[in-house]
Amino acid sequence: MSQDLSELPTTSYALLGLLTLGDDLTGYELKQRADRTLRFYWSSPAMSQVYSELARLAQHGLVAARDDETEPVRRSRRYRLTGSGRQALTAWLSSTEAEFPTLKHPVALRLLLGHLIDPEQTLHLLENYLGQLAERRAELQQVRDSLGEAGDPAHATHRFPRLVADWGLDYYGSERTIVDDLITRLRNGVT
Amino acid sequence: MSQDLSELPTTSYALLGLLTLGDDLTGYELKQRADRTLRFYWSSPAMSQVYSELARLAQHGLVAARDDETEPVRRSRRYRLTGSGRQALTAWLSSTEAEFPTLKHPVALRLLLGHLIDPEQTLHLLENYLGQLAERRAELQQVRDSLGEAGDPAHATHRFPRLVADWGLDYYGSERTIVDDLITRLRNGVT
DNA sequence: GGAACTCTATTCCTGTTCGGAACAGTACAC
DNA sequence: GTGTACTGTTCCGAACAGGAATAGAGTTCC
Repeated sequence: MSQDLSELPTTSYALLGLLTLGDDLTGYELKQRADRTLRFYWSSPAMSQVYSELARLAQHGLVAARDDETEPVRRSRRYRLTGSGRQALTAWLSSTEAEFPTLKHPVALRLLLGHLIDPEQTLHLLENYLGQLAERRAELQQVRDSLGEAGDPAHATHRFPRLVADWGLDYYGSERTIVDDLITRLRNGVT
Repeated sequence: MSQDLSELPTTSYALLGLLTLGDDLTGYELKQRADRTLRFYWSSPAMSQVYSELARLAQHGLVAARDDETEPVRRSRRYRLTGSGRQALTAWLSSTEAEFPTLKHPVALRLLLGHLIDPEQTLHLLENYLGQLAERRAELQQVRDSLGEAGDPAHATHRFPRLVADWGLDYYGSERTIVDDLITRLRNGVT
């Protein structure tokens, strides 16, 4: 119930967002959901962070914990979004500006230091990256496929996840093209 | 002189890389250099982190500190890369695999939660992002311009920074195209 | 000449975030 | 029935970010 709104980091709201589907999840399940969707646009928070975040959100009354008593021995808590949780989330969405994306690109960083390494190794670096990229893209494509097609009324709720997934796929595609070109430039010895 | 190599986080090596140009810098200057170049591909470390990182690198003998004694009162330390620093950097580059890039995209995150916000606000979000993107791109273009043209022997050392800057520019360009398309899709009400 | 301001330079503190280890129960295969 | 994988949670330490505090040096400008 606390009204400390906008005091929370973005990750808190990302997790709240994952709970807007109405079901109640354990920390473990929430982490899985994050790995499945959030990971592509926002780094999936660490296990430990999911739990500490849930504890804090519960303290603020934005999620409600329910002890799973099916087994008395088994300690397992399920969390669901509360009314004020949903309210805090929409307030955050409409009242704050989105920051510019942050990119940590180890491949670009290494290419930047290309003068320190063997040219062959640089090429290997980029080709290896192309491989990883294809893998990632395939994973995201699977997610995208599960969201149904545009115009399908059965998946109308998936409209925005679909848009974002398409964004991600296009991004991976453009990254592929760019790296392909870089490899060509390097092979041709263009300085 | 310590041989704990590959025990350091990536940021340490990023900073070492910024010192490969041969000059010796203060923490402050190093942060400025990071803001100018590193920022586009790797989040520029916080001021505080630059200093603590330099202290650690000095402890490991990878950089050498020199007290600036021009003014006895003024405390100011300049750091330069040592031989073992350069060695550690090249060893890291050739012995470890590059991880996959990490993206934290607040705009994509908010679009994902589009069902919670007013459609007009979503459009505003994306258009605002286009503006920020254009700014960023212009900043990077300036950096790119300062690196000279391909084939120019005066800027042969800038070859790799140039490649990476072009990568960044292409990335910003593709991001613009994608967001333009998303805006069109949203306006046309395609689900 | 001094007041206000900006820039260089460093340190400290707090909070966020990540990754892994540890622990424990459950389910399934072999 | 024994290993092995999966579910579920907690704790710890390190990495990382951001801002406040401090302080001298240079510039502006009235």
